[in-house]
Amino acid sequence: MSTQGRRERERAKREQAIITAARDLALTEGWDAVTTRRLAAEIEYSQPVLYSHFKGKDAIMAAVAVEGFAELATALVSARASAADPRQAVADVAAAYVAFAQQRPAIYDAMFTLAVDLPFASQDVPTDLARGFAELSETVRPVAGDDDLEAVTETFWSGLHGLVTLMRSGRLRRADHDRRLAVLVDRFSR
Amino acid sequence: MSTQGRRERERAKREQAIITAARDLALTEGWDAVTTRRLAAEIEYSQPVLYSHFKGKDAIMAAVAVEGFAELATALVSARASAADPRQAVADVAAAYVAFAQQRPAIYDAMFTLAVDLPFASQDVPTDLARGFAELSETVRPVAGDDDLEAVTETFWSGLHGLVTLMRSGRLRRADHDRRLAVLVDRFSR
DNA sequence: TCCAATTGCTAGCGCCGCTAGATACGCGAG
DNA sequence: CTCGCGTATCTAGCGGCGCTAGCAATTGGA
Repeated sequence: MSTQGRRERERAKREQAIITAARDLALTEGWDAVTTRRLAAEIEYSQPVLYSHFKGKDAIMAAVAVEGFAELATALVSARASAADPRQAVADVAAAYVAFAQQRPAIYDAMFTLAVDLPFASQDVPTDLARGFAELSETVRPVAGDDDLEAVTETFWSGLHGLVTLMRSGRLRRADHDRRLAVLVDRFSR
Repeated sequence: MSTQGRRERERAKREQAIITAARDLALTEGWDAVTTRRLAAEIEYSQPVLYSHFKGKDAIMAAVAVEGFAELATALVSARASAADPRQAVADVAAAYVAFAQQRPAIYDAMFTLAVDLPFASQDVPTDLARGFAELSETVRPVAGDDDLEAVTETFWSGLHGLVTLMRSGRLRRADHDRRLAVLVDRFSR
């Protein structure tokens, strides 16, 4: 049945269209603007079609988040690869992390703030998330000292996450961002 | 006119009742359960009454957050006051901060994650928020070294905030929390 | 050619935050 | 003491949300 194959391909294409539409809409107008009606209009299908692809709106957001994990991991890999030395790697990877969060705030939110029910213990989410975490881990390893590597990595990550979220919600003045980032990098790489 | 005074007192009382109802409901059932209809039922008034006290639901959440700032500041002050030495103070204040966030997650969210439009530049919010920040600052001062005190404080704060939020959204395993907190404290107090 | 299953649609449910317009109440003047 | 007015509060409803039941059209196999 070649027709069935075509059907499945078209279906997959439509599913990607939903994710892309959600992503674009979130990036340009924020997640509040991403409603099922609006998404349906965007892909030129009726609202219930969305529910034949995803369990609900949360699942759509989760799909956007999954794409985000892949992007972030790639950005971190490339940042570490081009760093001159271990200490510089920490600084570069931190900068890449923050840059990602600032350039795609809506996607960062979907990844780490909203969509709590992400399948963290199944399928492909762990793949890219773990890739990103592993990259962070390898970056931190040379400067971790005697401390447990995983704990240091997670704590460093938390520092980055805190800087990003507090700044974006207006709790930290944007102007001093570089100085704070420098402090964090310094405290974790000496 | 004594009657007018009584009226105003009753009005203030009702306003406090709204805030308390919102706070309690958020703590026990989460912010999703805090709807204007539910709040109105709780205080035994009709829905529009809420809007004669607050501009909207966000403003009610902001009021809850303001109370939270006061509580948090008090907790931090008491933690630092009872610490034996500067290094211990850092650990104790950090523990108090995290404990507050874990014991009142909904309020912590209102303070630092939701309700972005808090009047950070007016009235009494800065008072208690600044009190908390100042306490954090004084705690960090003895161990800040040559770095800019404000930057170090903000970065340390970000670390705490990141630990709290990532753990609460399931991104960090709860089991290793103490170890991560120890790493953070250590990196900021040596 | 006809049937059955799949696919997508229209319509609507119960909820949300918020508001317009009507009503009941209480104070001050005559 | 009564009356009129301003205020306080209510009922009812608007538009929009996520989601779903149930119908219509299309399609592939017997």
